[in-house]
Amino acid sequence: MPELPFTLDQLRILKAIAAEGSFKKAADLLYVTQPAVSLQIQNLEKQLEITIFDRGGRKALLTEGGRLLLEYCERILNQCDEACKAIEDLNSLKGGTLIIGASQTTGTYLMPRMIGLFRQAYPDVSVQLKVHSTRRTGWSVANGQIDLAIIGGQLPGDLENLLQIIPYATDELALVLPISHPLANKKELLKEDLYKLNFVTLDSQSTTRKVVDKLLKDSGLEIQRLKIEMELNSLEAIKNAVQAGLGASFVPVVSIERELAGGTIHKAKIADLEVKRELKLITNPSRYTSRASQVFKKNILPQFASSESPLRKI
Amino acid sequence: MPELPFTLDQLRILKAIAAEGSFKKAADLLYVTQPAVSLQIQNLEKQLEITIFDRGGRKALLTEGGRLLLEYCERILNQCDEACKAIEDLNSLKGGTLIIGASQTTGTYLMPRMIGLFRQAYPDVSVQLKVHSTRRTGWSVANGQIDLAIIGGQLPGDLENLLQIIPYATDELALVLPISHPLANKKELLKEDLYKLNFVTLDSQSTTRKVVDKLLKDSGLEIQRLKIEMELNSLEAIKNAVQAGLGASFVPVVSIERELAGGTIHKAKIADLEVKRELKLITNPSRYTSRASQVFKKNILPQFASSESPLRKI
DNA sequence: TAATTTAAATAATCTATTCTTAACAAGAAT
DNA sequence: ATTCTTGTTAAGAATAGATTATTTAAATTA
Repeated sequence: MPELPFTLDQLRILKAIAAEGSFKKAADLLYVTQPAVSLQIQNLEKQLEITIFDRGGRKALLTEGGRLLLEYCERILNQCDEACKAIEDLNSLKGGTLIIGASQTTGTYLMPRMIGLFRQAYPDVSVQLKVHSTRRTGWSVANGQIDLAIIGGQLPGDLENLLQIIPYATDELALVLPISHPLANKKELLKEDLYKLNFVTLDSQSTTRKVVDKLLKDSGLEIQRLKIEMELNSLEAIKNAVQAGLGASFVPVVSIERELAGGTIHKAKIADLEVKRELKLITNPSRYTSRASQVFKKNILPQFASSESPLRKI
Repeated sequence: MPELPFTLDQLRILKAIAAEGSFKKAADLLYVTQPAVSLQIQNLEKQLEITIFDRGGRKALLTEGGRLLLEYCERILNQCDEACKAIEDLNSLKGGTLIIGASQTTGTYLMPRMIGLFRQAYPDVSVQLKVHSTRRTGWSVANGQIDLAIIGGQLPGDLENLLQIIPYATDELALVLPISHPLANKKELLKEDLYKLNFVTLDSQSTTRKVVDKLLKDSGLEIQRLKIEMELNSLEAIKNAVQAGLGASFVPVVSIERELAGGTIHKAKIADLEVKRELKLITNPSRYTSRASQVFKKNILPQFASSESPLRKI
């Protein structure tokens, strides 16, 4: 190894002697014997080819070269201390960044609450929320751009082997109707009733839309017979459309808590149909897991997990 | 020794891996084996309780903590490099300061030329000239505020033992007369003639004045019989007074080179009297001698030293 | 999928630093 | 003078760090 002309220990000794004005006192300060101090300074002087201290006199005094070196020495040691503190802060979550991925729905209705909880506990960790498609989120977790993510859709096959996928919660997709709708009075609907409705849906690229279509088809419905009034690209827009009486829709229950409480929208029950999907937590097991990520997974996520999730069973 | 959490070598390794993206390449770069690199990074990670690199993948990638540490690492190593460069500059006289002491006369007439010569050779060394009394100059050399000095007077006894005193040059104190003065025509004067003159002298605290008085007294003259027209506090003022015909004076020959060349002042020869003093180089042998000081003593001073000075006999 | 290649981790040994103790030298204080 | 303090020197001991050789794991290739 091409040698450095000094070590941090030598700098520490230099600083101590300069501060104390004595080799002996510096040695006591650093809990070493005095010859050790002498030797290190001698090595330093040999390496740098300068005299650092004027011994002899009552006090060990710095020479010009010594003063010059001391200046750098203090700067270097300060930087070292700062580095230590920064790392400690990171370890104790007094710093650092947590990057979370989510789908549109989870990102809009679930994550804000979770992140709020986390930031309350660790206000010094900055959190970034990245809302993308399931596929893109998956890739981001795979290559480390995202620490962890909650997704509702299906991952591409190759990613499924690469990532750790943990069932997290059940997201019920509720059929909502305008409160004025005739069918809103019925206690329970049947699948058949869906053919009588006009639907307002997310556009067909959306994960949620695809999931709903698949679930309906799997339950035996002929989805091409469902009448689609219009396709919108945000859940909020859909909720507004439904409330305005323009049609019905399947939307995640988490997204309509306020509307249900306020009675501005009707959630219908279908006797012979349950439309729900599994939300999954995905992480990358082959990558370093930051402390912030660990804590989020251990302390925050379980509070919102369904009782069947492994996250609750620890 | 209360341990530091890392060493400069570890930081250098960290930087190399980060730059190369590989433990192996970093090892090659630093001319060590790969296990040495692995071990050092493992120690570093253990000490700091963080993971620094994501191994496993094609490349060794920094974690968040690693990136944080790397930032400090680069700053620290840069400071180290700068320190080395500054020390090297000092050693090669591309920096640093030389502090020279001198009496009024030497400081005015001799030092400017010497310092000029020195600065020509080493333009990056800054030179300070401190003109003080012999006594004060002596003390400054003793306590290290001045690297070396040329003095013409007598040092206090205690300093004579403490300092190294090297005969340096002979400073002739010439009797100067106005060119219009009657005695200026005489080829040679005698001591007796001095009683016929009106003198313009330095005031009595001045070293040069004291030296002249002592030398005259030692040669058998009754100095209280010498007529003193006025006392001034600078040689330049005295020279002007002499040139203006106000009287005669003993002044260092070095101070009247220009006037003699221009024929504006007359230098008299006294057959039975030589007024001269020894200029001495003083240094502090118990103190660190800077490179600049060494070089000044070895290369510059001899050019102006008298042939008897030890400085010329090396 | 198996085989080959490459990189990093691990283990055992050895070397080189860098401590410590002890003896010594030089100044300062008493 | 002698006593105390402080720094240097020298020799032995402890430790850290490097090396070689081997193993493990991932990635490329056939």
